Amino acid sequence: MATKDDSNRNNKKQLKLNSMFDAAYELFVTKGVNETAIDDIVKKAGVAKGTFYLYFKDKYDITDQIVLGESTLILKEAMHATMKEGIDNFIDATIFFIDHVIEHFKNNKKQLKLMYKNLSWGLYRKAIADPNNYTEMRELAELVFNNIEGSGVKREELDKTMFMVIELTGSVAYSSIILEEPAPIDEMKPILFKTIRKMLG
Amino acid sequence: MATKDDSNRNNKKQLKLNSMFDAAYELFVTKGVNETAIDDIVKKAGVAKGTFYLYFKDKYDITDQIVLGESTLILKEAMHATMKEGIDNFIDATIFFIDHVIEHFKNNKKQLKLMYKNLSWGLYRKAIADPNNYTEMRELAELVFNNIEGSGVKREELDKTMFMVIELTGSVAYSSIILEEPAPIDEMKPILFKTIRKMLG
Amino acid sequence: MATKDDSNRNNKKQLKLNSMFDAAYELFVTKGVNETAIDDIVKKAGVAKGTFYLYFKDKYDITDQIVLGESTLILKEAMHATMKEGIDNFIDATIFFIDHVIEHFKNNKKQLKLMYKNLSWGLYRKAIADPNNYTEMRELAELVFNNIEGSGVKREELDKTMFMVIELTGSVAYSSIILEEPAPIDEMKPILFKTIRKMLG
Amino acid sequence: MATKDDSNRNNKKQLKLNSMFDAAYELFVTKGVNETAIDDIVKKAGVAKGTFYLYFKDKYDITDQIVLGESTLILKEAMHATMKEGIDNFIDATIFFIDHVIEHFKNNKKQLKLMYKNLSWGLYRKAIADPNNYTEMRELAELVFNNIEGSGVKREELDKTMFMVIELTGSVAYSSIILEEPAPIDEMKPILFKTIRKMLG
DNA sequence: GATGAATGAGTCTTCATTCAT
DNA sequence: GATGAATGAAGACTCATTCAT
Repeated sequence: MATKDDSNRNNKKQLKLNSMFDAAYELFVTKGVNETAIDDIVKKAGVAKGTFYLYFKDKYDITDQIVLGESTLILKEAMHATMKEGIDNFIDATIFFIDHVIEHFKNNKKQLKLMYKNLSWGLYRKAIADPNNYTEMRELAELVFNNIEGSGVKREELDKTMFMVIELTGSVAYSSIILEEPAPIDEMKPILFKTIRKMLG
Repeated sequence: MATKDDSNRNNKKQLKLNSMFDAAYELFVTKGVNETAIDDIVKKAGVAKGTFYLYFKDKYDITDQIVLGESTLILKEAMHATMKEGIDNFIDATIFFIDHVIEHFKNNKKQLKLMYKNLSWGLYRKAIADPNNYTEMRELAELVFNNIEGSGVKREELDKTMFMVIELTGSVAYSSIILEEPAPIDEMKPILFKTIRKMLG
Repeated sequence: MATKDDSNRNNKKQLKLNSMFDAAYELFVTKGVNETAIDDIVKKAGVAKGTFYLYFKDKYDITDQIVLGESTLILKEAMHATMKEGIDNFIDATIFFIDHVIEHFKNNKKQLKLMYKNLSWGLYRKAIADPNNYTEMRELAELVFNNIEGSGVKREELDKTMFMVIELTGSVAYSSIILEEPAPIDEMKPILFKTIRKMLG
Repeated sequence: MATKDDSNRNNKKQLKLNSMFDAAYELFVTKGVNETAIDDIVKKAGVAKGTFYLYFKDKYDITDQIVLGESTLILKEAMHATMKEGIDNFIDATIFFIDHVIEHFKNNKKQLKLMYKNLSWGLYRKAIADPNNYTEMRELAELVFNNIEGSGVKREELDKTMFMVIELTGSVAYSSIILEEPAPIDEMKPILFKTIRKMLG
């Protein structure tokens, strides 16, 4: 049985962990990952340096965890919104989903920067490999996008096409939101969506 | 009038410069930019450390120059090849051009890595701003791609669409050549090209 | 009277202690003392870090205890073997004894390394100071080597000479077994024994 | 041609180097190698930390150089003294030589500690491998000890026996000078020398 | 007795940049 | 212009030890 002592201790533990996550996130987003020293993180979090190494292998460990966690949140949120919308067409649902994510990043430019520079497919592959994790996400994805019929793309090409859709969206979102290049995101969106429709149509 | 001494001096200067460029390129490509110290560069180039700072502001200065120079070379080459092909249809020409670049990087994976991580639109913007520079490139581009009629995209949307084509190509090339994700480049190419045709059609 | 609870507790205590000894010995022998952190020991032993400090002052405390314990075992064993041999000549007995120890270390190179680097006369002095301890060993030594007549060395010089014999044996064994320097132990042995005979003769 | 500038610079370089050697030696001898941080060395030497790494790979690099350098000095000195003595008998010369070294260490206990803990045959092997180095030493050794006839040891066993003599001397010197164990060096010497005579006789 | 989270001083190492020559 | 010795701030990481529970 878990005693009151144990739970107290675990609470404290979680508190420390959270304060490190928060501090790191804040710093990564404002100064960038490379410009953030572990010293900065622990000072901001109010813990000792050793504590950091108690929980993380190095800076890239905490970076990965943060990026993965945040991106999961964003994706889940977008899926929930898409589901709630009750769109029964695959392409429309995809566009709605993408729009939702883009809108999120329009309001979180710094976060976008962090995600874009530090999120890799490899990271996702590793995360998904753990079956305990990500069951909810997989279930969600199935619910939202299972209606494959809506796409004109052949089944065997759909995965690769979806990969391209995602990569394209990422590139365009990053470039237009962060650099306003070649145009601000709101000018890019219609063309992006038109393109995506063509890709999936 | 330039004296013989002057030209000797200039030759020597150019020699030093070149040896630094060569050394840096070699190191960047093998070890990566971040893992290369300026010390490594000057040692390999056979010049003194101070000499580096005579010619470059810092490591990112020389990185930019190298990346820009190499990418210009690659693009020019691809344009020449496309021109020589004498394709009179815009989409076909674009596809041929892209294929040429992809093939180049298939044989130069390490270079692709370097370019992808260090080439930014900002860099190009700065470079193109100098009118002396890049006249040849602009002329080439005009010769190769001036036949806009071939595209079904509206004139006012063409720039943005081309931007997307380039971004998509970059993403897919990098991912499939370097990481073989989601599939090796040769499996991705047909779908990529089909997609580009849709985008421009 | 010792209750059953007491003995249970003592058993548990002894178990923890043993697992720490075993873990430390294993690690010292494979990685070396300096390269072994207390963290390694407790993890391997399956006890908490605090527990270590309940039983040992620091790493050198457990090192000393291990080294002393192991060396005592080895010496006792060699004495028993020598006794069993029933050699009635002091020099022959000594040589037999030394040979036994050398053979042991030939088969336990890593242990030899640990012992040689961490066994000091000071350690022995401290241990022997406790009269409770080492009575068995003293008795054994007397039984085995009491027949002093066999040596040509003057009584008052014998202790010092024996000290030299031991030091020489240690040096030579370590060097020739671990480093094969200046020659492998089997080449060194005849000369070592001839030398020892000269020293004691 | 070396300019005045060059030599000035080299002088300064040598000055820094020497101050590091001196500082390190002083600290190693007083606090021990393990207890000396590189920080201590550079602070004492009055140079920047980077300067240390300009000249040495790590602490063990400078340790090796110091130990090797000092030991070479001591040996050369002892050889010169032995030569000057004009002893024509191998054993007598050896004893004289060893006595000289022991006397040196009697007056430099801390140095003995440093040497004993950090001098290894491996170190010597590496140093002697460089032919430029150590020619003087080899020549000296030949001059001093070439008269092999004085020894009763068979030629093929002499090397190994000399190795033992050296190891024994080292062990006894260290133990009796530093720990006065089993007796002070002056009590040990006659017996040590008698033993060495037996070994070589 | 036992635990293990937390500590933070200590240590090594790198490297961009300067500047006297 | 060229050199390269010197710098020292900056950063990563370790680990013996403590102590509240």
